[in-house]
Amino acid sequence: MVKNILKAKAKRSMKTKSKLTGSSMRAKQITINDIAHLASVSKKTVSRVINEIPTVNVEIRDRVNEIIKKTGFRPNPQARGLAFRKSFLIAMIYDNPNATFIVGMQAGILEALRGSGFELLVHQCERRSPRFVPDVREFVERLQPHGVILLPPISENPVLIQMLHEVGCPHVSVAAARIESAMHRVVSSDRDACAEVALHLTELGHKRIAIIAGPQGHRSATERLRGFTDALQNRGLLMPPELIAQGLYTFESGIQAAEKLLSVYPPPTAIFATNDEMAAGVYQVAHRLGIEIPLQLSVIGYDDNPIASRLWPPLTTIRLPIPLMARLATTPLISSGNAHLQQDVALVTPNLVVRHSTAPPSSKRSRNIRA
Amino acid sequence: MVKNILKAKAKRSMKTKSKLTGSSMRAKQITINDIAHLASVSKKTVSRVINEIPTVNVEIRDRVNEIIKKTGFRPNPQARGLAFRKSFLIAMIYDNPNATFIVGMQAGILEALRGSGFELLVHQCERRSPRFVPDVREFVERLQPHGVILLPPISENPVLIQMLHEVGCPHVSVAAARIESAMHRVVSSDRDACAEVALHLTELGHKRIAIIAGPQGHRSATERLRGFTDALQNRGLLMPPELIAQGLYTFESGIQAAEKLLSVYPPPTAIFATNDEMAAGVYQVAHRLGIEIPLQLSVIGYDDNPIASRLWPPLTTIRLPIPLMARLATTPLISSGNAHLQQDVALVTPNLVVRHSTAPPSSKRSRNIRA
DNA sequence: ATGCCAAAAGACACCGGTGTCTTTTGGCAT
DNA sequence: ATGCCAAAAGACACCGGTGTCTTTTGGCAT
Repeated sequence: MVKNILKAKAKRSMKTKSKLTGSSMRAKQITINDIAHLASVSKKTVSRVINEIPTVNVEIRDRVNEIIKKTGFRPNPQARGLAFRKSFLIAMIYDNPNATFIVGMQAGILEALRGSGFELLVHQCERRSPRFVPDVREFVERLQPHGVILLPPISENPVLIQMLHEVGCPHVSVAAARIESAMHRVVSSDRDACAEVALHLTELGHKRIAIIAGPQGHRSATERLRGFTDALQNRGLLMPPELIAQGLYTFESGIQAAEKLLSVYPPPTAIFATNDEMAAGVYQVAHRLGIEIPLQLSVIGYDDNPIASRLWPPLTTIRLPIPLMARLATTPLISSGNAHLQQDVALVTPNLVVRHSTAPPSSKRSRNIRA
Repeated sequence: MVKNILKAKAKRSMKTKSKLTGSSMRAKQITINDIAHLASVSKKTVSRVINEIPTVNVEIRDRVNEIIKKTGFRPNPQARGLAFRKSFLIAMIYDNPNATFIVGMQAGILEALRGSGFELLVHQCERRSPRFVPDVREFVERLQPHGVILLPPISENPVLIQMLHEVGCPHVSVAAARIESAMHRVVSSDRDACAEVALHLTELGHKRIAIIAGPQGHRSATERLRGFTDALQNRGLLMPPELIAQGLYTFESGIQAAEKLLSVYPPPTAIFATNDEMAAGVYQVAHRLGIEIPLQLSVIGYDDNPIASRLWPPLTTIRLPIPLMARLATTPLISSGNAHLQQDVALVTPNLVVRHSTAPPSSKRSRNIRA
């Protein structure tokens, strides 16, 4: 009798197949009821086996497990989600041009999710669009993910975070600063990292140091600028305003900023570009002007984008511990119980990666630069 | 009476909230039954309104829609999926170090998915792992996505594709060649693009041209090598074996290949690196050896990775129409009806982007290189 | 043999939607 | 007034799981 059920199912499946394009048709799904019939137990007992509830007779457990394995049964995720009132979905929401960062975070989140039963949904948005927050809201309400991870810079947006609170969606902000309103945060101490940059340059003997800051409104931009200038000040170096250029974290803005900075007199002997894209812009301008890095100009970037090590000379930069950040961002969202409801902050330290774009300032450089 | 139901619900919601951490608790979900009560119609009628079934009285339709809007009701995706026997999930599966390509495809797929009701799941895998295919199988069986998009090089794996057929999962292969076994394919004519590269170099007057090929087993590698050598042959140029180097699409392998190629005598006047990472390796070696690009050596890459335009001089390369490829990959999976069951092939043409890394060969270069 | 009780298993309702079949509604010809 | 019929709406089962409460099982003390 049990066998007949399976046969009937197989037949139906065949019929469906032949009606359509054959091999490409999805086979009839095996359900918990089929397993229950085959094992001659109730579906509830199968459910217990699936969820590893201990109050199941070992013999029955083994029998059910064997049938599950033999039939290749997988619980339907929709049904499971519906019954559990839980979506088993984590979403990563971003609006960020830095592909390396996105893919790195994505890989790390997937790694942290492995075996947890959760899956990763991605959602790209446009923070400059007037429909930015409503669009994300629509996404969150429609998908009802179990939690969302916000990448910078949208992770800093108070309106977005407020909306997530309103719709009751757990979230974690990955940012360069403690975003107070966010439920959970992973914060990288960009400020400390930039102090390290200042230290490195002053120890090499640089006195006239320029910085290309990030776009206004980005917390990472203010943190990096602040960390750098404060550290210089602690060492008795004041940053003259003409050596502070405004950038947009883009290659082109790096070029413009570099052109501006290298035309002041006396020119800086070192430039700290607050991301690698802008540092690449500095390289470009230096090449055009015939300025040799690091002999005539030291350059430091931020991110350890692949570009950094491809440039010539390889760029000294700051590396974010992306896999760690990804793990820290994921954990509070999938931790069991109500632990995930407690606010938490995880701090993470970026590291200086010294390559070949920095050297002591050379006395001959002011001559050469005029050429 | 209708109002009482709502009030009761609100009360229950409040109670739940106060028991837990308050604001961070997810609010009680509004369901189709609530809407039905409020509108004094059956849930089936609400269902009809949601799904825009035309056989609904306009007055009722408007009334229901207004209540939906006012309450902010969203159909539960799990319930919807369960009832429709459809997951509304598309998965992008990849194992690829090229972050730009991944994020680009991802953005394009998300764009194509916008408004369709489908969402994007991402899954990274390791094609070298012995558990590669079983792992993907587990993923596909567990999530039961409506379709999957395979990025190269796993898009070429016949065992993987066979498995997807077995479990009945619709899929599209994005690759540099027509993968016969795949259900749908988006193929870029890398061969033609590389012929264009050959044309460009020969027209500049190069006769001694080297190539750094991609890793064995990658279809893109064989296609690019073939397209290039065939085109040279058509112009009467035979590629001597010592000018064909084996690379792995990595920066380091580009360095090694360049070292080898630049040590043969007479050295090549141009190197076609079959991706930008390897081209960056060529730049690195050229810098170390004091070889000037493009005066003494022309270099061409492939991908139009951001690196290409950041290098100095900016690298001439091939650009894949990634947004188009993403759209073409997405459409067959979400098209309605059984249209998506018909195999299809979409062809796409990459373009040569000429920048500043190529120039006519210079007679003085063989002198300089010996230095 | 009987009663008691904890462990194991099952019955049944439910999660929140859709499909299918039936019933209601109301305009029109007779 | 009555019958007919298409359009509109509803009843009910179902998708495939889990939660809760009840029933069954079987070992042990009496």
